[in-house]
Amino acid sequence: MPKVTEEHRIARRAQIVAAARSCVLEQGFHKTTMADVIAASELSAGAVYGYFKSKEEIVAAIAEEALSAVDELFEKVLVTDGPVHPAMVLERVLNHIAEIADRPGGDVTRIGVQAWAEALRNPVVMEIAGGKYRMLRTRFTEVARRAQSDGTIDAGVDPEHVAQVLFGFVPGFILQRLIIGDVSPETYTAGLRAILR
Amino acid sequence: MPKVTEEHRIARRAQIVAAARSCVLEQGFHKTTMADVIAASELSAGAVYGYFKSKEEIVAAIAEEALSAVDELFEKVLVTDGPVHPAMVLERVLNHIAEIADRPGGDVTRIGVQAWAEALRNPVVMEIAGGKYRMLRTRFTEVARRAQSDGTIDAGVDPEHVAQVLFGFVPGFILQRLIIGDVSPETYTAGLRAILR
Amino acid sequence: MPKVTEEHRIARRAQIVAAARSCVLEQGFHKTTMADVIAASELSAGAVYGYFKSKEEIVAAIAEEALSAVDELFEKVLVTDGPVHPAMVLERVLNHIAEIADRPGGDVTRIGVQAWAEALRNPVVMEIAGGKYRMLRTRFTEVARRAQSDGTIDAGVDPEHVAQVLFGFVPGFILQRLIIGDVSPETYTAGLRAILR
Amino acid sequence: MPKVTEEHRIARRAQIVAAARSCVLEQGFHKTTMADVIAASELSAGAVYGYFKSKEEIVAAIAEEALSAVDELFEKVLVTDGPVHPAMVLERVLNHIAEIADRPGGDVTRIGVQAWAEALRNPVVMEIAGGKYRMLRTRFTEVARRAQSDGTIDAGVDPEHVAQVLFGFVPGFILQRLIIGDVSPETYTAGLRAILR
DNA sequence: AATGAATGAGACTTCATTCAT
DNA sequence: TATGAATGAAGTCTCATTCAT
Repeated sequence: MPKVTEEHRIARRAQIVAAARSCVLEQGFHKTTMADVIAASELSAGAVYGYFKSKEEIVAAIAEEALSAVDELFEKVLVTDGPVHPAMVLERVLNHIAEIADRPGGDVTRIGVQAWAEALRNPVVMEIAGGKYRMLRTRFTEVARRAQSDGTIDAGVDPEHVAQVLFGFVPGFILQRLIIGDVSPETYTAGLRAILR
Repeated sequence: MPKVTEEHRIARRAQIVAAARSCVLEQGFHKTTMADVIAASELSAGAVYGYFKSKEEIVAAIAEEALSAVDELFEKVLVTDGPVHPAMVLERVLNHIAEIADRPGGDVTRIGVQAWAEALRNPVVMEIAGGKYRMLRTRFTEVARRAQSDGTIDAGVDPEHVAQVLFGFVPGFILQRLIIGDVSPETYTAGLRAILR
Repeated sequence: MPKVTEEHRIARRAQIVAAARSCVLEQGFHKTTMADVIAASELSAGAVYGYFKSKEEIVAAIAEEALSAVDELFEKVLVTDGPVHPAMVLERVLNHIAEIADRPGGDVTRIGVQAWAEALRNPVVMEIAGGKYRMLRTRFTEVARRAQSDGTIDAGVDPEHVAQVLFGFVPGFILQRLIIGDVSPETYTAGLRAILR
Repeated sequence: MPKVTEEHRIARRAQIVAAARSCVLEQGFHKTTMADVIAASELSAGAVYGYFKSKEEIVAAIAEEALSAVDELFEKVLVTDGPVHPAMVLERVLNHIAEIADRPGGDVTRIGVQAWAEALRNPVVMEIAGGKYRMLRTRFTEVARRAQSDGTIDAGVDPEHVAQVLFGFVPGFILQRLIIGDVSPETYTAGLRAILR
């Protein structure tokens, strides 16, 4: 079946990444074997290696995909112009995270946590994670600036530092949700309202 | 001489865990081989297996050790009686994290992040992480209650929910420090002061 | 149009063999993959398999081509009638070998050495090599007979045995040229003149 | 079974090389698989890899062993002081080659031919082959000098060039013996006597 | 108790060949 | 006839663990 369209190639890659993702969700990056991925993808070993040069490349693709979930925060959540109260932004962010975590295909935040660990020993993944997170934090810097300009928060603080804290709520929420299990956007938002200005 | 022998056992275990920790810091849990650990520990394979039944047991020991770093937060940081402002508590917490991360023997927060990922697929590590973090969060609940009782924060919110948010600053700080690399207790504290009540 | 088609087939086979030869020159028969040959030939896998049933067939074709280089020795070098001094024959032979080794398309003697090794485990190649070399040696037997009949060499020795030695100069020259690298028709001929009757 | 003597290690390496050699004799370097070697050695995969880092290292060891067969020519055949007629030296050399080829353990000359081919694409083997053959040829240079000094051969020729020709008899003999199959030290020596001065 | 050579299942990857289009 | 994606057996090598000494 030669002369395959570009869409076909993209679909096959997606099929392999989806298979690998489901393995990684259960077993993590390192306990997932290529045999697992090959079986889950319902392709042959050779076919999989026709689309990815190595397991490492598949790992990077999964990590990138999972870390790219934050891109939606850009596009859908942090775009509003005009004055925005940080508490409202965070509420939307947490709701969005909870929503994508429940999407079919598996909880992408679990892959995200794997990617954090992988980044510490895999420069390719570190690059991806660093890039994505720096971009997301830039958006929070913007939020901080607006909140400073409309007087919601102290204008004398470097908005970068404010963004660090705002961004920091995201892993805090994700991790507790996965490891302690009792947080929800509602409980977290309640706590935030008690604490934030 | 059972006492001496028991001390000997403990010393040997510590020696093996220290060796394994240094491997895991560089390579992560899964890329670290028993041969690496054996070489770093300067013991024989047989000796190592005399103290640990399996690699999994060593992994659990390292994870426990790293996650137990939060115990110090209990003992040294969150013990003050009387009214305590959450911002001050968090400042002390972040300073403490930065301090233990710089101790000789390697950045324990890196092991912590590995342990988060490992917990997602290893019930033993999940148990350890869940236990440690639930205990730490209980302390934050106490802080929240005190802050509510002295009027610093809204008394109408469940202190558990406040504790979720307070606890959440910890992974937020750790992760940014390792992946983005530009946070410090000072910058984070500045951001906190701008945002917290 | 069967004539054209047949020419086409021959041209395509030559194209494939040329591509394969260039791969084998660099990597040897076994490290050369069909993918290498297919890429070098600028044809598709299916096309290559339309002209050769298997890699083994291509290997045999390359070996035959390389071993057939000795055919030229027949046609051009060992044809002279009348008395011929063995030293002169050998000089012409060595010059011819050095000349064909420098032809564009790659040193055919390198393929020859590969073919020697391949012959030891591949009956098809052994058959080709044995056939070619037996035929060449027959020509040397003829040279020996003539040299005996004109008194240049001892007539009491089996000319077959003389031919063994004369033929033996060829691999001796080829191998030293490739592995030690300092022989040339001139140096070798000088040595021959010192030694031969 | 720890704390093994150095002799034990040497014996194990020899056991593996012997196993590999017998595989290579039948199948050549490249068709021989590590599974073949492991089975023939009656060791486990891990044990074999404890003694050799890779298949390539085993190939090099076998090639070195086979090419080292020429060392015996040094020690036993080419050592005689005083005047030596080249024809007599060659006779001894050919007899020696025929003798070692018939030793139990397999015809070492077959491995030698494999090594020639391997040398053309494997720098490690090329190094070994080049080194051994240069050393052997040096000995033939010595023979040539002596033959020149006692007037057996023309003193006006560079003894290096004479040595090229003398050395060249060796691969000529080996190759015909393996590929045509009808040469023996006796027939070859007869041919030599007819031809040499 | 300690040693470290040995085990062997299983990991990742390659590659000659086929066949639907 | 040509294409080239797909196949899957088979290759090399690793590594957690054991056990004779």
